[in-house]
Amino acid sequence: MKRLLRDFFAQPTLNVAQELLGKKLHFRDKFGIITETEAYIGQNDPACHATRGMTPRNKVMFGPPGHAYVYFIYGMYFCLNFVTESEGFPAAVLIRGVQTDEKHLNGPGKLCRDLEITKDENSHDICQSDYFFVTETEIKPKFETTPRIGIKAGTSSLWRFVMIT
DNA sequence: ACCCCGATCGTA
DNA sequence: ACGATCGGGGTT
Repeated sequence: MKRLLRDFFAQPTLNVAQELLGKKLHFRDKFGIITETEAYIGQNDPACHATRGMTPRNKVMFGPPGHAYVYFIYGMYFCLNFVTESEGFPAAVLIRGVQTDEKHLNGPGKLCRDLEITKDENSHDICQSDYFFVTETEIKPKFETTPRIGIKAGTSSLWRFVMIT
């Protein structure tokens, strides 16, 4: 199993978001195929947590690529992102869907709940970890793009990537 | 210290 | 389509 290295995540965020589709996410003893992603890109993106500059919560987005950005939302869910681009440029890809052997975890909160990913993993380096990483597969997915889900500061950019089965 | 709202989910 | 849910980030 070939793992995704730092240079994969150092690409432009839209490339990373697209290319993560069909890759295999591993967390401890669990794993699944990534089926849905969204891009959040820099300070000019009004929906990006970092649009108003660095805060204690979003500082991981400003750090080096290939780290997990996990945040708490709606008083009860976690969301998993992977930091992209180069250090100092705040951007990340939100993981919105994962297909496990048993079920399709469609939704960022659901997949974190099921895989038991919590804020403890925030800032974790997924390029230097023995229990949290992403690997290549043989899958060459077809996909479609849509506007991002659930954001108020609505851009019409097609920054959501969904694998077509 | 505190207020307010969210990159959601499940049910209708 | 909508209400439940509530911690904590961001600002005072």
